[in-house]
Amino acid sequence: MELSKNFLPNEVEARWYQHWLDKDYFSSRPDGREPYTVVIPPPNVTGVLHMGHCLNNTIQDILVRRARMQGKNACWVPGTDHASIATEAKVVAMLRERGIVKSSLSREEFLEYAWEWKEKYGGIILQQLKKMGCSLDWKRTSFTMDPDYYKAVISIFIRLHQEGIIYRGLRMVNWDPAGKTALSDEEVIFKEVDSKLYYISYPLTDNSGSITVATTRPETILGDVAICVNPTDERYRHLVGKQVIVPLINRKIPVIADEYVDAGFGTGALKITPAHDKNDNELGRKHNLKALNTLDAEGKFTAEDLQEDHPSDLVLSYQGMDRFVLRKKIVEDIAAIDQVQKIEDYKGQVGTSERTGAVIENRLSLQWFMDMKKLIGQNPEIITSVMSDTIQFHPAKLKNTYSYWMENIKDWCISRQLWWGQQIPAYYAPDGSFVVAASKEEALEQFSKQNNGATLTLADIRQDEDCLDTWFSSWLWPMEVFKGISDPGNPDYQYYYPTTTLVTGQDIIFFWVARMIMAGYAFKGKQPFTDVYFTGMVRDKQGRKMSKQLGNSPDLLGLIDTYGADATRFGIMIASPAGNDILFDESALEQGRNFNNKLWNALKLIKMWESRQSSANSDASPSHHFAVNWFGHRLNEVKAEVNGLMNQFRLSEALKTIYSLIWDDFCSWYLEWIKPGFEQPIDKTVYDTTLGYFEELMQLLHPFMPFITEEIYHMLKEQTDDLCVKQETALQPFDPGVLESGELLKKVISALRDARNKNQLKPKDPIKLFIQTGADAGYRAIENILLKQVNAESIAYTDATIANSIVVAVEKDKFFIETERQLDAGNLKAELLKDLEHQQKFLESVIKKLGNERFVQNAKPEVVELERKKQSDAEARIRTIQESLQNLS
RNA sequence: GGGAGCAUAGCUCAGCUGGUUUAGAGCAUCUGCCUUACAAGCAGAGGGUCCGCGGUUCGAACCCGUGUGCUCCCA
Repeated sequence: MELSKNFLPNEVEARWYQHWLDKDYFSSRPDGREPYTVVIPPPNVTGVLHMGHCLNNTIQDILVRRARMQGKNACWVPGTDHASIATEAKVVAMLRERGIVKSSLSREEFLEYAWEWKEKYGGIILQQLKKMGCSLDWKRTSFTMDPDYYKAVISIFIRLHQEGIIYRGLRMVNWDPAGKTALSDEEVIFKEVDSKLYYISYPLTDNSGSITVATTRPETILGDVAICVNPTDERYRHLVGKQVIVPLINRKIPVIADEYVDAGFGTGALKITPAHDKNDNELGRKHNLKALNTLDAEGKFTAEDLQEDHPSDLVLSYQGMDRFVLRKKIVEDIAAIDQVQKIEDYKGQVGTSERTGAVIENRLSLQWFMDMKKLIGQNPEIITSVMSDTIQFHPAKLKNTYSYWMENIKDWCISRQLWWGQQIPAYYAPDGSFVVAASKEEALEQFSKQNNGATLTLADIRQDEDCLDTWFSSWLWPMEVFKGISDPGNPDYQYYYPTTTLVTGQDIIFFWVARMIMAGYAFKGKQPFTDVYFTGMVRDKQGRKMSKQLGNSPDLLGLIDTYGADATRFGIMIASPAGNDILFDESALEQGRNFNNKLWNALKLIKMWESRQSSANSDASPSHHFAVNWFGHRLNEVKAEVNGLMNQFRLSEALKTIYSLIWDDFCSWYLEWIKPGFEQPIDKTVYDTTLGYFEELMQLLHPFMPFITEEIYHMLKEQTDDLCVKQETALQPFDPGVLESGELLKKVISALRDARNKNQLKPKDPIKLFIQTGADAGYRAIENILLKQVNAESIAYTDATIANSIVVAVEKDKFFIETERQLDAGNLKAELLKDLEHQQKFLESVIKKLGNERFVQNAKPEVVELERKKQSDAEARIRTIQESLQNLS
């Protein structure tokens, strides 16, 4: 069969993926083997495949395929995450396009649309993973809102509430006025923005002057309840205890002192607005101040809390005004009464919503919280397991980050003002009292048990409108994909949990990894996984984050079409050590594609030999025997090396090692060494062995580049199995002596080629080679290789220097190149002198070291011995160079 | 403001327990080759103040201190 000039990935990839599916290779069932379990970090249902997923899932596939080939029962569970905020935003946008406003729908109607959206778009990303070759067990595809999963989340909520870990409380939360929802600290992105610092004076009630306050948020002035200064601040000490008047609303508020205030910022006087600032809220509580709310859920002004102040018509006219419009308006109105002293430009940090981009408000709100300190206190393994490597982080440096966060942890706000998600199982009676229960019926039962007077009916109670933070469902992922919460006795869960390895981005170490560890210990008393491999962020060539705004995210499916999935996997893996950001450069994919072609061409070469084998009885030449023997040992050496690297999760290095084994050792050296002359037959034993080597190389590479390796494996010969499930054989020992002799041969060839080049000998210029060596038997065995590789027409052995030749020294042996071409003696001499100087300098440094008594006394004997060898080697080389120089003149 | 990490060839990175000759690899560059698997290739070469300074040590890219620059996390 005629093979194409280059490898054509597209058809090959589709064909093999279908074949693997048809054979059901990726499905896993519990059996007697050791399980290797990986759960996919569930992508958002709103997502499409991007470079981060590509990196992440390639790594998982490499680990899973390797485990499968090592005889483990590999199970990689796919699935998606309902992503309440992102999905709800998408659904709301879809409805808007259809002319439907969310508020006109009931919860049930809205959820119907949401499910419709999810069914249509939610699986796209999983389909894309197939193109990458991911060997996921598709029958196990899970979703964080599956009915059992939903129940599991609710049952965990109820349990934690009973244990007093979940509570309801009025707290300052990060409020997203666009999404009308509370956000966790982790969902707030701080950005540097240009704003203004407004200096506003507050007159003292005793007419003795005023205090000037610097604020970036004049729109909250109407909610001010105090002015605070640092107690050590001489400028204000006499004013503490007096009262000032809030502009426009004319409220009398006290001047108080607290060390929190930074005397160096602004004027050193801080206005306190407990309803709209976290720090102010804490100060307010400390000093028993009221919190007056002046902004509603949408960030618009409301005078509801200001009734006691009998607001003026001006203030009432602000009603419903957006906070940013209000800011300008209030400054104008205060300026009108001459209380704005100055306005400065100011660069400040502003929190924005990760999802909607809106500027975050601090807002007092009734929310559900989790007492994290209590949960960790009850399960100290959450921290110790990571610190003592029961759960191993790769790279280990992230352990510090983890423990620091754990030790400074804050309560987790788990409620979201959204519909798409698990609805909080709290039920309220008309009097505002509530119970937490699995259903309305159970809630009613609990109410009647509480026996609080009135007899309630189902119609009287209503469920909490809010739903739970998505991370409150995904922290159960490693357990609940096997129904470990909803059906803990089932055999899958017993077999697959705890899972083996988790691969995820280090940006979600707190959102997700830490919380899965908490859930694992809190609900099962077990770690959720053994190893966590953290990937860095994929950035562009210039090191910028990939973002929609910059338009620097490559079209991944386009790349796969252009270069092939194998090349894409290669490109993203070749320079991505664990935990480091990777700078994505399309040239790495080119390198992957070129590697494909290299493999393909090696296949073509070997296929040419298929019909040209000599009889089975013929003896392989000594040269061929040398090559075959050497590569066998080299292969075993590299297999052991790769195994070590893989066990340490150094995947990028493992790939580099395999790449170099194939390209350099196999193609550039081995195949050239055994290649028969033009139209000559190849020895059958050599051919068969080479075929076997190629198969082993494909097997070694398969986890990284599954498609081309499977294709070549089947092209080499008729196979009875597939590489995808071919089991690795045990590591074989290798002989360092054989490897050394191979390295020596490479060195000799390179040195002779270099000498040819330096003397401007063209590849076709014939040379005669003379070898001066104490061990000619070794060279006689490989004469054929040497002749061919340096384009020599003859090889002879000599005891004496050959006049008028180029001299090359490699280790203990000398090589004389005799050629008919006129040699440039001056050039040769200059080269030799340069080398001589170099060697002499080196020798000096070694002698100096050995002359240092303290070195000889203190250093380990083998180190001293090594230095002595360096000395004798350098001396020998200097002698050779000097002889060569004499030879020239 | 608090904390963590990083700094090695033009670029991306190895360098593990301080001593493996004068610090390695891939990509890029340069030179020579269309040699019958492969020019998306072959052969070869050049390229380094291991961020600066100080210290420990017989010996430092590696350990300690300090300065600088960058990145990330938390506020």
